[in-house]
Amino acid sequence: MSFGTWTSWRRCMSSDLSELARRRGFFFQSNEAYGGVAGFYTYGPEGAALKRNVEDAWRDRFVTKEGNLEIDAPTVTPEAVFEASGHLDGFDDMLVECPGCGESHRADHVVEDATDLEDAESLPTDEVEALIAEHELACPECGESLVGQPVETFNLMFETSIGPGGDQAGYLRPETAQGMFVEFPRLKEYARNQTPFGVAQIGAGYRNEISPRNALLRAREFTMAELEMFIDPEEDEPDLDAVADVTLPLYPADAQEGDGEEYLTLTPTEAVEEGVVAGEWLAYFLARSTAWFERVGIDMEKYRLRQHLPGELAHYASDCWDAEALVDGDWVEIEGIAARSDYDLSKHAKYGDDSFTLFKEYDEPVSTERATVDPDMSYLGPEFGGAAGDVAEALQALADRDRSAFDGDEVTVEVDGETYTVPTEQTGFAVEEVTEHGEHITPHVVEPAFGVGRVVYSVLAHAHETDEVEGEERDVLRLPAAVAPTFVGVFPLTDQDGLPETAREVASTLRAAGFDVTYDDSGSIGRRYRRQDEVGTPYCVTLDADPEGTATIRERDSTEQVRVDVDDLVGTFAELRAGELDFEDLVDA
RNA sequence: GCGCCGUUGGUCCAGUGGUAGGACAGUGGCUUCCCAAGCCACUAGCCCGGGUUCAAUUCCCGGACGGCGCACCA
Repeated sequence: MSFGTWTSWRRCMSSDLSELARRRGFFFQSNEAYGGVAGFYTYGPEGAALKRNVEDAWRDRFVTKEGNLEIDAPTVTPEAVFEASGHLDGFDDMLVECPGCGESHRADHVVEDATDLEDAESLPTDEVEALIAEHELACPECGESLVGQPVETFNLMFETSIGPGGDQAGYLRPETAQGMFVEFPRLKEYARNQTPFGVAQIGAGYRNEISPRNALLRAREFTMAELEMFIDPEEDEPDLDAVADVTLPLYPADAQEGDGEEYLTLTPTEAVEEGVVAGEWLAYFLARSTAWFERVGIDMEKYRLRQHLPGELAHYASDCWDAEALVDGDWVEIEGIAARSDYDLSKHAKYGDDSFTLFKEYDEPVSTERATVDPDMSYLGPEFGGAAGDVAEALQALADRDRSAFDGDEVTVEVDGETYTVPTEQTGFAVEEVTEHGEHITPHVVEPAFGVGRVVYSVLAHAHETDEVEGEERDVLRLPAAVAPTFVGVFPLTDQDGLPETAREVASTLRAAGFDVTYDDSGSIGRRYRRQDEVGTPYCVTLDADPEGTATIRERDSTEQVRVDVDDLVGTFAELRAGELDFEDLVDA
């Protein structure tokens, strides 16, 4: 598929979506009465409802329908967790500012580009400063020398202190993922030690962004919806058949490094077979995500799956694809699907106290012979003195390596260049049978991680259109019924003939049936339709006096109307909401 | 963090060294009207701090916030 017409999309993207968002209560800058702080947004009534619907749709798809487990972990997290996860180092950027042109550069990148070093990021700042001086490095922009310029670090995590003493450092989590990794020892018990199992979490994450931009697209506090799928990479396979009908617009790394924009449109199975996507689980979630995005209102013409370039991968990822939406002319990451291998669990196993492995029982116990030694230390001690312990270790190593060395009367081992000879009978050599019933494995993790605010914003941007209806311009949000804040607006045509009372009754009947309903009797009927169009309400129903007992349903996108019995409203809307009935068919009937 | 530009009712804008005006939206009324109709009335605003000045929304400096570019961006 070609995406050659970005510029035309740029043109039709509304530049005043944030104006509509403010005016109609989707989202707006927080704390404006106090001047506001960049990067923080409040969802208004419409936005909070839309966001909740997106989250509910996510939960339905990635938790309920997948049979996964949802948890709710704290946002404040002790420092040790991020030492283990790598965020204390990995989220720490080193910047150096050019004294000539004022440009800021990643100091570690400047050093890496000019030297053989590949991991300057892990060095302390004074060493990076020293390297800049040693190699007399200059600004990549203007050529001015960077020698003597201070290298500043800042960590993108919000720091806080825990408790009255303030002596325990904590951080606001930069991702919800660590909560699921840290609690793995309990979660695996809950999952009865069986893979695959997924743990999901929807919640806020915090990043002290240098430069928050573009409304909800880069905020300092934002909601994430993350799923950690714990799998045994040797055995567990996803149900690719279930997503066989999804086609993936793939933009692999090698295509990005080439000239044009070459997209591959493949099914998940094809993507795996052709080696484009490295792994069935990645392909599975690419497909599940793509179908889900379409359901919540992402325009598939402005959607792609982009593979991370090798240098772009996060510290924990072995492969990663971003789901991207074209918004305001730019591609925005709305989800990252990362293969995190066993990185996180292994790190927590190393730094933490609990067990981050699973015991996998073999189908059949496996018996193996193992050579062991049990040296007679009452012989080795007097004979070899202080070297006796090392000799004993060397004997075990030799037994593992070459048990035939114990065939003769004497065994010879070398320790620190000295040769020691031990009578075989003093080594306690034996070959014994060991039965293994299973093994401890560290599950691998495949992580689909969604930025909820980015999804909400992209859905709004893709839904927003300016229409012309009978010569009048009309702002409309073509939100899918699945996420629209309000499902139906109920209006009396006039405020006479008892119509307001009837309409209020209809509204409360619909509410009782579980619909999100807005009642409105103010202004002209057209004005009320436009209000609902602007907040994306898919249906309106108008009560009039004639003929009695009927109402008119009006559909947002076509503005077509159809008359139904008042008594049928609940049933009709239920079918429309469930997708069992198309409005067009209702009109034709 | 740097550079450029900006900040005036809820929203979008005009304007001024003597504290402001429009449009749209909103509310009430008339109209009883199926796609932002009309009429009347009402509500509601100069981002913050400092400086210059008799007087600052206006000029100057700084800050905050926003937009764009650079840089950064699991």
